Amino acid sequence: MAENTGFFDRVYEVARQIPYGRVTSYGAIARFLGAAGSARMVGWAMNGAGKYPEIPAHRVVNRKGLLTGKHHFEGLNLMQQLLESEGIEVIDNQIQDFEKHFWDPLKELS
DNA sequence: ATTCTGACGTGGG
DNA sequence: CCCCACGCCAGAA
Repeated sequence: MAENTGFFDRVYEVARQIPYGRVTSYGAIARFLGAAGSARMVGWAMNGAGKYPEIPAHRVVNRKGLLTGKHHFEGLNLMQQLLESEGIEVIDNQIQDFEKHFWDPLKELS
C-alpha cells in the first residue's frame, strides 16, 4: 500500500501540524520521528516541502532559533517576514524568545 | 557502484 | 557563549 514509511512524508505531516505563531527545530522533528541525529534529513526533506504550500517551512529553524533556511525562500527576508507576520520577532536571522515560541512535537503531539 | 553535499545536532576544548 | 570536528543518512551527479 501507500509507502507511509517515507521519511519525507512523515516530516511533511509533522511540519504541517505546527500551529500558527509557533516554531520548532529540525532536531525536534527528527527525534519525534525516531531519527534523532538525522536532523539533516529533516531539512533535506523540507526541500521537497516546497511542493506543499500547506507546509510552513518558515516555522522550522535550527536548534538555535536561527533562520538557517531563509536562504531557500524567495527573496532575502521572506522567511523573516513570514515569522514576524505571525508575531514572532526576528532580529538578524535570530528568533527572539525562541524558547517561548518553541513548539515541540514530542511534547505537544506526544 | 562511488563520491559529495547538505534547511543539523552533539560533544569536547 | 564561541569554535572545531564528527556523525547522520538520503538524494543528486
